[in-house]
Amino acid sequence: MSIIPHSFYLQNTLIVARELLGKVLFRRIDSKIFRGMIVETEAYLPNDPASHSFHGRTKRTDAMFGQPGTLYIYLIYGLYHCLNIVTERENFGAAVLIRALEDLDHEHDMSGPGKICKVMNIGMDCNHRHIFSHQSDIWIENGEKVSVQNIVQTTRVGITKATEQPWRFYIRGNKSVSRTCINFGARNGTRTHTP
DNA sequence: GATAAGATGTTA
DNA sequence: AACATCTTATCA
Repeated sequence: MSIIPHSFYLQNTLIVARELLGKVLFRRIDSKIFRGMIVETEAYLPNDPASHSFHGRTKRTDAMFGQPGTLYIYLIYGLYHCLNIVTERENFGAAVLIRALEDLDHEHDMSGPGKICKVMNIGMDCNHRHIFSHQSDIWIENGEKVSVQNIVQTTRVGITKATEQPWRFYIRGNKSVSRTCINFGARNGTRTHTP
């Protein structure tokens, strides 16, 4: 496997969100290495009321305006952390939220953004760090190519502001896609009930 | 299986 | 007061 180059994250945010599916997030903690295949993502853009960057660069969202490949970490509901990767050009204010991983070692449940950060011990100390260096203790490598017919594109999760956009991507049928997806759209892309 | 409530800290 | 969530409890 090879590490994803810096230039990958310079692309359009929706392209990055879609193409991150199937790639593998690595995290080293002491001598232990976690490996999780990305199975669900969401895109956040600067002119989107649901995006943290909507109100401009603040102390909280500073990392979201960093160079592409920067990590943006935030605390959600006072309890969990969420991991984002900055996209497009520096100072733009876009990012991809990593929503779910399939643990390639089958030891942990990372079927949700809060669960990923809990299992992989990703906290505010990772904010502003970069995802494109192999020397780091967090990086992404190429994984399996996901064919177009196995990618579902639909609305995001937990958004209460604005008109919601179909900016969530996940791998059809994957068992590690977050539970919220099951409740509002099903893992296979067909609704199980009306919300 | 589904649905509701509660936990918790920062600032949307 | 709201929030890019998760776990537990209580139905069925």
